[in-house]
Amino acid sequence: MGEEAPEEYDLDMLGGGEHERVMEWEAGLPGGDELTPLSQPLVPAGLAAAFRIPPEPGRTLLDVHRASAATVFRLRRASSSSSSSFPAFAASKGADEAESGGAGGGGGGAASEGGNGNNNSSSSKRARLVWTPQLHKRFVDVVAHLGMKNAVPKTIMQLMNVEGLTRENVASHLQKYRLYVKRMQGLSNEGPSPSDHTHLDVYKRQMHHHHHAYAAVSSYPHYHYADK
DNA sequence: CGTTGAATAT
DNA sequence: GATATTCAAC
Repeated sequence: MGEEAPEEYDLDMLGGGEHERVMEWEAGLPGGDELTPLSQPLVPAGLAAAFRIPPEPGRTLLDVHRASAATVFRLRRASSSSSSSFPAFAASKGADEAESGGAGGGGGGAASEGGNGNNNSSSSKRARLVWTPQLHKRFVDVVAHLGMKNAVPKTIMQLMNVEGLTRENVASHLQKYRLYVKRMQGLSNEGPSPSDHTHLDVYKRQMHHHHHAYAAVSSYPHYHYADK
């Protein structure tokens, strides 16, 4: 079976709701089902013809996504060049974060401390990035929406929109994630081992095992101090 | 040129 | 094992 290019973008964003969103931005706005579908022109064809309005160019979900990504990218640039410390822009702060597991999320709420602070410009070596479950979820969401075909490091990095996250960080993680996916497909219907791991499950187990200081329940990248 | 991806290093 | 770095290839 070959590889094909399914131009598929399963956007449950307009109706689903299992995605992380900045709810404050959406407060008071009409829901997706109350809005005119993208495929439907704002001006009826007959009326448009009567007033000699040229037909609107069809706007696909992909177009909207591109525009959105471009906007987000511009904002990201502007905010990062404006000041050295991160402004609040990555996403999800405080009152969101709904895991599919629900109450099982083992989390406590212990924020990580232990000497982590701000990397000042003097040290050129960046600390080691830790892929928290939150970060990983963002990564997986973006990859899923892009499709394996278009999911390349730079694009993923831009759409994740996480301050401080580099293309290299994503590339490295993507390499591992692809191996994981391949393994899963290889054992798609085989279940010889009772330990059926879901990527997120894997991460949850790791978190549970590391009962220690790490928790970092934010969508910012978590760095581990390793100055040289 | 910049980006990607696999191998390799820490 | 997880993440970083390197480097041939595109």
